[in-house]
Amino acid sequence: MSSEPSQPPPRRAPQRASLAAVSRHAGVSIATASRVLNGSSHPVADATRAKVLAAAEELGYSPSALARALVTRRSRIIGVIVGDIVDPYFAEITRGIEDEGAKAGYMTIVCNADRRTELERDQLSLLADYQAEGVVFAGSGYAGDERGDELAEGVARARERGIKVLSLAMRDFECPRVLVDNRAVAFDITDYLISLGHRRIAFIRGPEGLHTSALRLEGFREAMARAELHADLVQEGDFTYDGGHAAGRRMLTAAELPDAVIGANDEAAIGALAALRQGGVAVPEAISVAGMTDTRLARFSDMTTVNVPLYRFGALAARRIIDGESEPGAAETVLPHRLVPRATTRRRQ
Amino acid sequence: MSSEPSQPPPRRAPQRASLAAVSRHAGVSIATASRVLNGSSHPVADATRAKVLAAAEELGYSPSALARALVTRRSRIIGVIVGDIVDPYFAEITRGIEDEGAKAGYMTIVCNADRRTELERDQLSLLADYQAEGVVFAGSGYAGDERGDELAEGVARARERGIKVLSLAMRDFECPRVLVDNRAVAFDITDYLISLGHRRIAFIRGPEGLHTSALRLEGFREAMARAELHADLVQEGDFTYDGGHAAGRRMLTAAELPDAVIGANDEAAIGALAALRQGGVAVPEAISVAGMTDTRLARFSDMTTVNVPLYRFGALAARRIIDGESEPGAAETVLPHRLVPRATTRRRQ
DNA sequence: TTGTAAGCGTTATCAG
DNA sequence: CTGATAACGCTTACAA
Repeated sequence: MSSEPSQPPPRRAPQRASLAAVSRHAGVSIATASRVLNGSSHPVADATRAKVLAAAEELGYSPSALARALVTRRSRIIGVIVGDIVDPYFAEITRGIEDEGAKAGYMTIVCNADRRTELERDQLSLLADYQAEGVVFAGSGYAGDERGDELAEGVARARERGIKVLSLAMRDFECPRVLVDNRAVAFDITDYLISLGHRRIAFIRGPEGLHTSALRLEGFREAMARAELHADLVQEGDFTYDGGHAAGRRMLTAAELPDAVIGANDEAAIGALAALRQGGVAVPEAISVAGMTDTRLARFSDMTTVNVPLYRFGALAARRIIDGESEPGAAETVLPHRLVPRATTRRRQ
Repeated sequence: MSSEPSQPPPRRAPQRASLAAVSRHAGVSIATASRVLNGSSHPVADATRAKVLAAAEELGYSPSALARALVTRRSRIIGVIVGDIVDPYFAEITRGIEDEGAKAGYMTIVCNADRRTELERDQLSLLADYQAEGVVFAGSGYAGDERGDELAEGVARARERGIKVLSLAMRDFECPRVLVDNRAVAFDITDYLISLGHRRIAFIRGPEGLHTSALRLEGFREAMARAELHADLVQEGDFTYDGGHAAGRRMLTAAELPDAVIGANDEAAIGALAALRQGGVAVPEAISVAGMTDTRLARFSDMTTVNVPLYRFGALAARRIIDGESEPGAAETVLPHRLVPRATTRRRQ
């Protein structure tokens, strides 16, 4: 033993056991090992099968998803591009995608685009590099977006490469969609408040340019118009708590409080709700407040809102990708929304 | 043109341009093309370089991350295993990981484990199959977990394969950690309430068995003991709004209300807060309420809490993985927490 | 400075 | 039923 080198060999990390290792260990060809280890329908003798299984077990073999994806051209990866994963709106959607994906052995890559179109484009091409089988755009697009063309181009290329692209809101590029009728969402909550006897209804809008903002504002206006009410109490907003809070404070300083306030999303509505209450205004006694989307925030605040099935958005999108549906089919799926009356609204005395 | 076949050829999708295609197009070898297209330091003539670049541009070439990962053994993938991405606790952490990762060109794969150890194990091996460079366990582990050994084994194997494993809370397997001193977190908020003159302080605990729950409960007890107060008002809880709400309701039916209530996390505290207010108890006038973690929920409720730097947890963990630090170094990083007094607590009259 | 060729770990085709 | 072997798209010694 004195002939052994004094330096232990710089042994590399044990690496993962490869298919080659398993086949060697089992005394069969690599092809045979592959056949038993990936539920191939190709016939294999029971005895051989057993040997391979035993070898795989012993070596702790687990196939390389990377290598497999490379050759099969199926990565089992779904990409989702969100504005901000911390926003419960996107988190709910993501959860839907992940759950549905996981059932089918898919991994979900989440990309934050910070609500910026150019980042969405970057994320999309990154996902394409990883050969994602599908990419879900969770957020809405902007009207007259300068970067819109670039994105549309990227989407077109991705699709050419066989990547399924879906969106969960209005988008300026061609692709199947899963969404709600946002105009109807806003119409319904507005109509509900009107039915409660409110006349002067304020609306805190979403970010400038966002399609969803525009649609919801339209829905509000339509409902008001139909009741022959003025839809002139429209406040700036940006879907954030702070934006809603600021809007609420502006209302406090106005000559006259509105009868009711609608936020273009829950977060803005909750911000306004907080501002009003902090300003000494009783909700719902003096003024009603309602939001849209029905995130957990709304529930926690016991706030009236409209339920939008975000989780189902995600789950459905994932399913479409996994099933590999033909692109043109079912271009647009409109899911039902639902009014959720809670404690921040009441009939006007 | 009548000689054209009536059936258009079933042309396959255009596929992505490969390096081979680029090299062919540029009239150079694959190796040369590779060298210019991945910032290799290997010298290449400027003229050649230009040709390759032009070809790549023209063909819209983008390297296959899969193929590259396979050969370099660097996937540029970070995995994060969370209990539930909808929980803002995990969402914040995930955002930190993603932002830091994206800066370095990394993708983040998010896995929901539904807070169950066996799922964590499954997710871990899936991530290993994708050759994730690192895996972050965002949540805490359970004391006396039956599946604990299995997980520990999986972690050990993953590490053998060169995967960096980190955790952001107490865990029963060996790995570097980034966390706060949860005992101190609970101690500090309790101490603060005591300093405000509260004596009968209730504590809504976290889920049974979770290390974080235990540590926070200990911190509460220590602070109470040090002030020679009874720490006997401990309510069941599970880190959820509903759990906190139920605890709040139980307090309402008790003979005497406590002076203050501490939730083992923000969500539970907010649930209790809601229950108390719904029960007609004025907060903070009649009773103080505080939480821990400082998620956005706490801010929206203007609730006193303790800030835990979740985003930094994620960012730091990601950085460690990207930098590929040697495993044993910096076994545990304890980040500072910070008391955040807000509107749900006040000095006892 | 450029090219050849050997992998990385699979799957899949085609003979035996 | 089993086994070579050619891809998949890329990096990287090693040669020239």
